[in-house]
Amino acid sequence: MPKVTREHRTARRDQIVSAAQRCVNERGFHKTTMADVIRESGLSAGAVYSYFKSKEEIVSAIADQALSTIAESFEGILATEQPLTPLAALRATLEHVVRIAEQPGGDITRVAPQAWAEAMHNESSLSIAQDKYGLLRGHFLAVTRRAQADGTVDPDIDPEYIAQVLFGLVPGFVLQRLILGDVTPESFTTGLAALLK
Amino acid sequence: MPKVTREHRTARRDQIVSAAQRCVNERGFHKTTMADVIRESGLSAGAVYSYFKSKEEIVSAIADQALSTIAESFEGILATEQPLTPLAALRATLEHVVRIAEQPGGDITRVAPQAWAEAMHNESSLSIAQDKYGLLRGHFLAVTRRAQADGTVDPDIDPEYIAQVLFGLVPGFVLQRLILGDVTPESFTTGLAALLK
Amino acid sequence: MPKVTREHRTARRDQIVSAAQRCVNERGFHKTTMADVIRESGLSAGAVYSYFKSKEEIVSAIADQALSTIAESFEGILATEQPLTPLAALRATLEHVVRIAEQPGGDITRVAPQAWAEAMHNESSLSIAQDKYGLLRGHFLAVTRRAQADGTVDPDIDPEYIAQVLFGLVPGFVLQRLILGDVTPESFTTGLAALLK
Amino acid sequence: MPKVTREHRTARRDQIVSAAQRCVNERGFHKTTMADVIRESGLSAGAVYSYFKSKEEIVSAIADQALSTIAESFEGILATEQPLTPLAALRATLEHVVRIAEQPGGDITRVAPQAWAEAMHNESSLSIAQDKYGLLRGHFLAVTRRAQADGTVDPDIDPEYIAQVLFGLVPGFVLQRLILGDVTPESFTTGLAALLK
DNA sequence: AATGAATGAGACTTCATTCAT
DNA sequence: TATGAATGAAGTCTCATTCAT
Repeated sequence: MPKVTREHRTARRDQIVSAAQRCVNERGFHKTTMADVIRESGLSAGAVYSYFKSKEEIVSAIADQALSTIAESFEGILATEQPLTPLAALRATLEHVVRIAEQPGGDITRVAPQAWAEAMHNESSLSIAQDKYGLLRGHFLAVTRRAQADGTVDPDIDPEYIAQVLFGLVPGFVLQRLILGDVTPESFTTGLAALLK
Repeated sequence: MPKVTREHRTARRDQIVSAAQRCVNERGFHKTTMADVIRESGLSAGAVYSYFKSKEEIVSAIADQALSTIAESFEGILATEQPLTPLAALRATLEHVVRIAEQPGGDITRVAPQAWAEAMHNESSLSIAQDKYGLLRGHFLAVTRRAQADGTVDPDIDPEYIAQVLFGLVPGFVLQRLILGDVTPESFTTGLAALLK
Repeated sequence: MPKVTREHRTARRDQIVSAAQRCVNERGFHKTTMADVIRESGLSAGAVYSYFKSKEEIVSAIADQALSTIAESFEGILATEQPLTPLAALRATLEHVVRIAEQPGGDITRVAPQAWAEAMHNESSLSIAQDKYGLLRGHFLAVTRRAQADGTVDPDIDPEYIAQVLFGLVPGFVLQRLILGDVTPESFTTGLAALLK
Repeated sequence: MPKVTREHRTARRDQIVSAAQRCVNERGFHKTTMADVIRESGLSAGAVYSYFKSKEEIVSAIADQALSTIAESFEGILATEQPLTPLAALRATLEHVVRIAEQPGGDITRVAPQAWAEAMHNESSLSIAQDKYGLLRGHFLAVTRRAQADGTVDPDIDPEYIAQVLFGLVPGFVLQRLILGDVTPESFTTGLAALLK
């Protein structure tokens, strides 16, 4: 019986966050009004506010979800394709990015730049971003260490530095895809491989 | 007399954009109100509105300026340090980024994620971003072509792909620096060099 | 069985009014929300609404109870200490006021000014106030008449006028105690006695 | 030129406070909405909010004005009718109360109970009430001291106590007039005189 | 009878923009 | 031409009340 309530709450929260995400995808965080979210969610104002204390809390929840998606995907990647070269890990990640971007219902990756912007002036969004990106970079770090153990990568270099680069390529890819629109996991990893000589 | 007026207009516009940029750095695009900009610029509401038709125009001007800074720097880089390896070009760019970020008056690079976010839902910001980033990537493309001519880089790979990667590393660095705060041009290029074997 | 139900209803109503009174004491009539009352009463929203048709009805019940307290006390005063001089009646009343004000659970007299304010714009609260205060003033009138019969007070003056003054001193005392905080039954009656020469 | 602005500001503030007072007289503090005040003042929402930061600030301004009126009147009373017996001072005060209550535009004294209620749960209103009522009671204290010097009043009694009683009769009169509606300065002072033997 | 999630009207407040002076 | 007071649409959020379960 408490379980029903708990599940119900979670379902409702998801319903609201999804609705909000749809709005944000179309209009952006700040042009999305609570009226939009309320209408889109199919709930009443009061109901929405009983699940989230403020618009800001909804925004955080969206940012959280958006930033989580990529990091979470990594679990699958690491589990299924071990041992992974750094380049392969990056490629798998970018392919995952494209896969979720192309899901029906709108390109969710468009929310990412807004979450980044939010993090610049919103403590709670910054924390979320730090957590999620710390996690994701940690995954690249693990891959790097394994590669160093393998001898695939120079073991004398601080693996953190290498993880910084690998991780950094992800937003570099996402942003370029959203703004210039002409990058693919293929082109990107090919370019990187070429640089690697 | 027309010249004086022209210069005067330009000076005033700069005065307003600078004021607005200071506000945006502190509060973000959307929490910055016209009242903030008006106060910070030391002008009157009427005066500000005689130079910019709307808040959106000011936002675009800031985004323009913020996104220009890095691309513009490239002219100097290409001019003074030729011939440049791709890695050296990237390093020079990142060092330039850090230099402007550390200028007194606040880290201007904090505006970049906001400009990216804006581009997601604002045609004119998107155009600006496409132009500026097209330009910047073009510079990396030039560097790449030269390196391919040199034989430093595999000439069989589409240089666009390589430029995508080099360019992509810039926002990857900026964002990581702003959110996780632990990357330096040194660490980043060291990491990349290590990957390059 | 009907009696049990009746008692049960009364107990529940009291439970709600007490809870509401605690809230009102802390926050005032208008900042007290039904959610506060519901939480404080330990009942459900539906339960509360089955005992009171509206918030206004609860407010009236509190006002009623608050204004009744003093008037009711008079019964005891008149019964036990006859014959009473007007000054002694006033003193006994003020002492009663202080006694209930100092009861644990918060100073109930703080509700009085709110009931007065409510009476200014709420017919039903006005009626209650008129009833209760008519009653209280009536008690002072009775005391006055007895004093006039005794010869203690000038019998040629309309006793209503004297009752007006005696009664008027009660809110004058309560308000002064709540706002300026430095009156006591002792100081007040001493002052009045001095005026009486 | 600054003077014009200053006067203009004051005039606008008065315009708003007067409008708000008319609303509060009709509907009470809490049923008065900002929309009411805005409509009644003939200004726009933005204009009203440029003179007062919040509804609460307007409420305080009304309370301030309402509580000031009586205390201020005293200056005139003390100046014109010296030396005053305590009874005469009280009578002059009550007559002043009735005079302002009967001014066209609604009985302003109806605001007093609301200001008292507000003071129970609003620090700033409490301060105002303490100030204004401290002042008024101070006037009664001065009158008392003079009477004690004259020998009209027993000089051995703490004049503060007597001032408490004289002052207390004012809200006692106001409230009774508003709720029971049958007191006059005549009846009240006659009653008090009779008590005084 | 009891519950408490849901409702939705309406409250307060902000802020981009205009225009009389 | 410059000013800054004024505008008012629109935004966020609250809360008395209801009703399906």
